Parts: sequence; C-alpha cells; structure tokens
Amino acid sequence: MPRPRIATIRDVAALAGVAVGTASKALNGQGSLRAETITRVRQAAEQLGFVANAAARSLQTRRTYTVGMITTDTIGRFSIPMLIGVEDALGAGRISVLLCDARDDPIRERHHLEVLLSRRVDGVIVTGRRAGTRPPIDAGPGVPVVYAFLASADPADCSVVPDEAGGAQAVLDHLATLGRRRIVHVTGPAHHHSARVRASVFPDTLYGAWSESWGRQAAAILLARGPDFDAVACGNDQIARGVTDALREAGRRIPHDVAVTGFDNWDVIAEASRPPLTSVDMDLAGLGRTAADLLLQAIAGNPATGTHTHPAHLVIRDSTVATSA
Amino acid sequence: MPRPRIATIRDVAALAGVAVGTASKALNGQGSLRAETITRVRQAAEQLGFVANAAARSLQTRRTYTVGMITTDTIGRFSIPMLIGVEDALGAGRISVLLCDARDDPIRERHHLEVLLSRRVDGVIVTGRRAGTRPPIDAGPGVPVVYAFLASADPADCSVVPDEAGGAQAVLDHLATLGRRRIVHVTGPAHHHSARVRASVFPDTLYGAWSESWGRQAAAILLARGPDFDAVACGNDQIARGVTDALREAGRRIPHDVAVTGFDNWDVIAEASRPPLTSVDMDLAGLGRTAADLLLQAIAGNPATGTHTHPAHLVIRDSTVATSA
DNA sequence: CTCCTCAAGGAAAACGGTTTCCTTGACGCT
DNA sequence: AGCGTCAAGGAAACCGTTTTCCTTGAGGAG
Repeated sequence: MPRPRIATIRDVAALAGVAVGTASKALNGQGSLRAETITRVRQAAEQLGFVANAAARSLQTRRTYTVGMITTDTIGRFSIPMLIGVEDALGAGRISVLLCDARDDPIRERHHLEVLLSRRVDGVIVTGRRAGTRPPIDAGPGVPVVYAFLASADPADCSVVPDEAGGAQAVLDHLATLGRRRIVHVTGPAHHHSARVRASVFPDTLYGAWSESWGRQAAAILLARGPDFDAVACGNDQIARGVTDALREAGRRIPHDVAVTGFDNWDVIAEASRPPLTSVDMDLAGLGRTAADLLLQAIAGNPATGTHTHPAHLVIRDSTVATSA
Repeated sequence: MPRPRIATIRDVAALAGVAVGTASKALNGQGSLRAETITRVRQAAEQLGFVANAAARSLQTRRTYTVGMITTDTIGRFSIPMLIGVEDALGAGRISVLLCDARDDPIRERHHLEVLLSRRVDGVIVTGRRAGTRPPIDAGPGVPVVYAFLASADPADCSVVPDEAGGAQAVLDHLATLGRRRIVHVTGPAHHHSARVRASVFPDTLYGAWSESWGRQAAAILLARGPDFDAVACGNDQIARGVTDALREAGRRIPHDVAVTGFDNWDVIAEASRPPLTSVDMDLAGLGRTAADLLLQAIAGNPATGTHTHPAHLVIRDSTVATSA
C-alpha cells in the first residue's frame, strides 16, 4: 500500500491554488484575505481531511496547549474527581492533559518532570496525598506550577487545598445545632496529616486506621467506656460505616440515640450505610477546576501565589437527621 | 527580568565548539565521533540544563512518543486500574499518555479524537463500559487503535476484554467443589451487558441493580422463597455485601449455611464485608498492560487483530471458605 | 495623469531539532 | 610518491507550521 501520506498545509495550499502562508492565514483567520479565498482554502482543507500538525505549530508559537499532571502518590480515588475537574476546566480552553503517575518515587517523579519539560508543557499541576506539604518541584523558569490537594512546602508557591478543618468545624456545628453535647471523634492514624487536621476541632479523639474494621472496633471501645456519648464524628466514611454497623448491632438507634458522621462523602460508602451517612464533601472536582483555572491565569501571565483554601460542605443524610419517612 | 531563554541545541553546540549536527549526534549516540567530543558536548548540555524540544524532534522523526487514551463513559473506578496498567507498560517505553474523557458524548469524543490526531499521537487506546461493544472510532490510516475493556463492534479491530464468563464459571466451579448445589445468582440490571454475560453460566438469576440495597432486598426475597439455597453468587461486590449483611442478620451463617461470592474484587468492599468476600478479580491493570503492549506492537508495525480475552481469577476469602482461625 | 494608500496575497525566514551528504586529514598499502 | 579507505565532523536540507515583510495592482485624491 502506498500509505496515503497525511495531508499537510502545502497540499491544502496547492489544491486551493494559493501560497502556504495564505492558506495558513485563511485557516486561522489572520491577515486580510478575500472571503472567497478563505472559503476556497477551507473547502480544500475539508476535502483533504487536513488537521494541522500540533508539533509544527507549537514550534512556531511557543505554546503547546498541554499541561502535565503529576500525581505523586499513586493515582487513586482522590485523584479522579480532581482529574475530572481539571479536565473540565482545561478542556474548555482546548488544552490537553498529560498524566504522570510518580508512585511516590522521587526518581520516577524527576523522570516524569523531565519528559514534561521536554514537551514544553504550558504548565504543571502537582497532586498527591499523605503529608501536609511536599517539597516544591523544580520546573525551571517560565513553567507555572499549581499544587492541588497537597500544598507546596514553599508558601510562595501556588497551592489549592481542601478546607479540612472547615469541614470538621461544619460537622461540629451541625451536631451542636442538633443538641449533641458528648461528641467523640474517631479517625485514622495519628501520624496522618489529614487525621490530625480534622481532629483539631474535636475535644475527644480516638486514633486508629482508615478502615471499617477500626470503626467497629472503636464503637466497641466507646460502648465499653460507657454510654455517655450522643454523637460520633468520624474521620472518613469507612470508619463511620463501621461505627454505625457496630452501634446498630449493639442496639443503639441512629440517629436517635447516637448521631454519626463521615468525611469524604464517598457515595458508595455513605449512601449504602444504614442509615446513609451525613458526610463532608471536599468538592474535589471543584478544587481541580480551581487549580486548573489558577494555572490558566498563571500561563496567561497573572500568576497567583500562596495557599488557597477550597471550601468543603456538609451533605446531610439520615445518620444525623432522620427523614420524616 | 530578561527571562534566561531556554537552551537550544545551538547553545550547546556553541559552548562545546562544534556544529549543531555534531551536537545532535553526540547527544543521541549517532554517527561516528571521538569519545572526547561526545563527553564535551554532553557536559555542555548538562551545564546549560539542555532538554531537547520534543516538538522539534517529532517533526523530524515522525514519532511523538505519545498515545491518547479515550474513556467513552466518564473516567471512573474501572478506568483507574487500567490506566495504571497502561501507564506502566508505556512508561517503560518512555511514552506519555494523553487522557481524554468523552463522558458518553459523541461530539466530545469526536473533538478529543481530532485533538489527538492533530497531535499526531502514535496510537490510541479506547476504553469504556456499559454495552457489549461500541462503534469503532475513525482514527484514519496509520494510527493504530486498541479497545480495552469494551470491544469494538468491528471484529477485525484489536480489542482486549476481561473474561467475565470465565470468571463466573470459576465461581460456579469453586462453589461446586465446595459441594454447593442450590446456587442462586443475584446481579444488576438485565439490560446491562456484563450482568447478562456473568449470569449466563448460572441456572437461576435475579436481576436488579448494582447496589447493596438491592443485595439486601434480594436476600429477603430468597429467604421468603424458602431455605433451599446454599450459595449466592453475586454480580458484583456491592450486591454481595448487601446479601451477606441481610443473611447474617437473618441468622444464616456464612459460609457455613450459605456461601456468598462477589465480582470485581473491589478491595474496599470485599475486604470490609463480614466475612470478607470471595470475589472475581478481572485483573484490570493486567488488561491495561496487555492493551498497551498490543498497541506498542501495532506501532512497531505488527498490528494484532480480533478480540483478545484477558483471564480473570478468583480470590478466595472467608465468605466461601472459613479460615481455621 | 500622477501619486498615495491600501487590500490581497506571495516569498521567505523563522522555530529547534535530525539526517544526509560532503569535506578534510590521517593512515596504510603498493 | 601516489592512491584508496576511513574516521571525524561540518554544511545544509528538511520536517510543517506561522509570521513578517515585500510586491502588486486597483482605487481615490489632487
């Protein structure tokens, strides 16, 4: 097969009977051309199925309309909503996303970064979990970076993080409004940054693991400790689900006897619980969108600095407020 | 600030005192050069922090070392492991992934495809869920496409799909080996392709939804129908969890009285169940790796055709075989 | 009838690499 | 001494666009 070589702008120009420069102008609406010429060129392009070579274009324009997204820990449940938000915000500007998974390996991260730089991405979004901050990456001059979810250790960098403390406070306020006074917080490992931040607003905290079985265990501990609690605010939805299961099976009515709340608003867990869980939604998609918007701003020459906090909100379900049904 | 222009190969050549062509050869190990010259050039590159411009390079070599990944339905739980597998297989070949989320919208899909073509990607991986097959995408000549998870409607295209029927059969065999004879299958909506395929090996099926609450409902139905069942094979892990919860609460011992199995091996659900669920693992990461490998083959000039089936395997936990503990 | 202006479009220089082809010496052989 | 061979590296073409600058001819003003 002669492999029908992919059409270039030269082919288009030849077919339309103009010079390549003219064809380029016609396709991009630059310069001053007769309307008839423009349509002639456009038709020729259409006919040949011409699609401009992005590499050639970006060589000239020094813009790639590409951003890199590096997830430092493995890409997982939290990255997805953010990714969707990022895609959403960037897609509108016809910008594509190069996804890199560094898997918590600095070597891999360095490698990915180098690839991104060689591709001359217009910007980089760095995301990840675990610790409270992370060492900034060195993208060199002229390549803006926005950190999402996990802030850069350099406060001058631009970061967007969820308002975890605010979310926890919203839980506390909600429970207080419901008249709950004896509130216990059950959360993940004490060395985990999110656990500590979320716990900071609660007077009484049990640290453990991020799992349902720890939730069940914690409930047992609480029951053994005595019946003097009327609300359990949990560090994530899995713990909350474990707590509700164990309390329910011990005869406690939720929310009548004890109100329970989760964190993350992970629908699969929160909605399947009995009763469904009131939970904090960190709006990760919105956070991703915000990060992408800030990156676009920076690319356009208006870099933002500092750590921005993205609001979380409470989603109220039956585990704190029984529906009249 | 004078913005220290990013170094080009010309700068490197000048610093090393050679011609640009020579610099290129030194950096890529082409042509015949003295060892001393090569190190001199490499040092110059190092010193300037030179990173070759990928756009310029691909213009010449007609390779972009980029593949596009289009998820037709929104990128979700199933895409992630595949994405990781793909990244894994491609990363070894220093190939980057452009991620596109078409959100089940043909217009969006067409748009993304056009972007990918303009970027002259070396190949495309298409993934998605829902139906059994999907209309092939038109990537034009010379751009290989591999369909992952969801096969192309054109049997001549290259697709990789999980062996759902095989997984279901493995469940059936496992239960049979354990001596279970009265097996009921509880699964998702009948119009869902995966539900029907997985159900195909079972004699007795209840269709419903992919949720825990349907699982609980189904268990109630079974209990009402009579006690003549000794195993419930479920269409996914959520249903299985609902079933185990309801059966346990009704006093049935699992696995002693009734064995229960899930499907998908979604750790968060399967391991948190009481008891933990025996489940079918479709090895999505492996599937993604296979798809990527096939794509690499195709890019190298050895395209594979037809629909390939990727084996699933059973992960056995306490919901069918109680541990001696 | 000149001269100027201006719209329309062509020619060519970038952009930053890779690759082909050519030149130059040095060397070995007769 | 003359010739061919070969290693080393330079010069320039090329990849496919965009953009700048230049040319041309037509129309309007004086």
